[in-house]
Amino acid sequence: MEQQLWDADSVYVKMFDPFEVEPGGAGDGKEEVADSEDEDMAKMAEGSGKKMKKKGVMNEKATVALKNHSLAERRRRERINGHLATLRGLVPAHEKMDKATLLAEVINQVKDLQEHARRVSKGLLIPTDADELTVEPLHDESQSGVITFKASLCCDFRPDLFSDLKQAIGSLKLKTLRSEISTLGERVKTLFILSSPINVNEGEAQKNLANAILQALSSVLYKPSPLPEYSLRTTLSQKRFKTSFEDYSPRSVLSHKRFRYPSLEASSSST
DNA sequence: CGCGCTAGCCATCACCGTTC
DNA sequence: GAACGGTGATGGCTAGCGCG
Repeated sequence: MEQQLWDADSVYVKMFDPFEVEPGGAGDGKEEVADSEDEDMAKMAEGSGKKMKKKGVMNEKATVALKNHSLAERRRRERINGHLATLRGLVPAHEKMDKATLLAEVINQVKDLQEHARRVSKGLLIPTDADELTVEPLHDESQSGVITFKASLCCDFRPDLFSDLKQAIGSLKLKTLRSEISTLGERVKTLFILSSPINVNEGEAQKNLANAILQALSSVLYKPSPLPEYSLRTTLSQKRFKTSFEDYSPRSVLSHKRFRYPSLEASSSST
């Protein structure tokens, strides 16, 4: 195969098929017809070609190299196209979508899925990596005169966790309206909706109750497990925890309390 | 450290199908 | 049939690696 064309600099060059018995012309397409066809062929595959000894051998080696290169490039294209075909199968419709449009479509869909996942996970009770204890008042208009709290606790699982929680909640003399538990690996997150059975004024009483809940649940959170393997994990998780009481009342300034608790050693010695 | 080899990326070209 | 866009093939280049 031999073709004639004009390159970018309007210099007449030849294109040739390297696999033909009689190759000819420049390989890089940027210079005029080479003086020696064999020499140029070898240069194409061997770079500078300074150490050419036997032109015939080099010619053969160059041909083999070119073949290998062509095969490798073909395999590369097949890999790329294979993955693109897989992507095409994941994108609804559009069989005739070109590569660029396909990639753009995939990007859009991945973004949509990420946003969707974010929205969905927002409403779920999913344990996080950090120990967390939150108490916040709920303002239910249908239950006037009753103070309601939402308390959530996130920590490592341990065998006596739920009995401790039951005991702690029970000690508060509050009514449990709802409770949810979710686990993820060895992490546990619990959610309690608690209400005070007695009719008290909001304000100071509300803060006192919230503090009582916070204290009760934190005693559960920082209680060391009698089992060594769970105790070790509890010790490690001490490094990352967050406790807070949040008052979302529109009437009051946000009261956000976040404090560190005594070390495990201190709490162990006190119990 | 220089050299040779290999794999992979990239630019360019040719070919093919579609559109007007 | 010319223009255009998409795609495969090809050659150049280079980073990385092993070897003497």
